[in-house]
Amino acid sequence: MRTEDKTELLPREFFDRPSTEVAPDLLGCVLWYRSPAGLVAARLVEVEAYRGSIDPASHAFRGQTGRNAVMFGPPGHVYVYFSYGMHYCANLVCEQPGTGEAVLIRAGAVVDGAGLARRRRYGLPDADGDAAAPARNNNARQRDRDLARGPGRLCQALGIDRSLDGADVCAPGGPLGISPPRAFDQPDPVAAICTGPRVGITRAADRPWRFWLAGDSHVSGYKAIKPRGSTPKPVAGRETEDGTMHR
DNA sequence: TGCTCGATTACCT
DNA sequence: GGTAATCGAGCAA
Repeated sequence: MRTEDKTELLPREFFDRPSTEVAPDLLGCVLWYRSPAGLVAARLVEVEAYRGSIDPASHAFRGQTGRNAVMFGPPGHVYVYFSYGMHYCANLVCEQPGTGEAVLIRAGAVVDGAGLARRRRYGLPDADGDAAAPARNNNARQRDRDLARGPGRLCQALGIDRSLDGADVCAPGGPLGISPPRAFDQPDPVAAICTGPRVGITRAADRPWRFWLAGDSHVSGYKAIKPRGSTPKPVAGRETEDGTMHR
């Protein structure tokens, strides 16, 4: 029996809420993608809510375009965009069509298909343990922690790219899905959810719409945005000393 | 049409 | 801790 056949999916109603409500509820859930190469699944440990037309940091803030059209569609679909010329980032669309709300998947812990994920991320042979290459395994523990630590890394580990833009995670039998923690025998995350400012944005950077599992080593580190170019502006309150995690 | 910058990451010092 | 890589979206002219 294939994994998605036996795996319970989150219902579409789950996503038919404001992204700030959906985001913390996604922690501990398992996002999985079965590509032709195989299945990789990751337990979500860090997410960010983007509130569409009322959120200056959201891609949807300026209205619908060709790139972000999926964000304005029905909930339960995936919006995938290309970032910094080299990374893909995945969002789950929330709320009613037209609102542009979404939750960015920032980090996860690979719970299934780790061999394939390692191959995608590091080009390593598909062998758990890989005893024939001790030199490569010196940092194996950190490497496994970093498999899906960060939005670009998570997409790379799962094999998610723009071809999946618009995919429905609520459709039974589809290649992409998201399941409640119990479907993958994952621990209940309810007791330890933290919130703080979102990562790497310049607008609305103060809104505490980032959610993560406290103490989880797979959470990506917080980085305040840095000015680009050769003429950095004088620093004036860009940093956040707000108790977010520093690892 | 051309320019700027970004919901990032890996690598170098 | 600093920065290069890399390219598409969005904006200005």
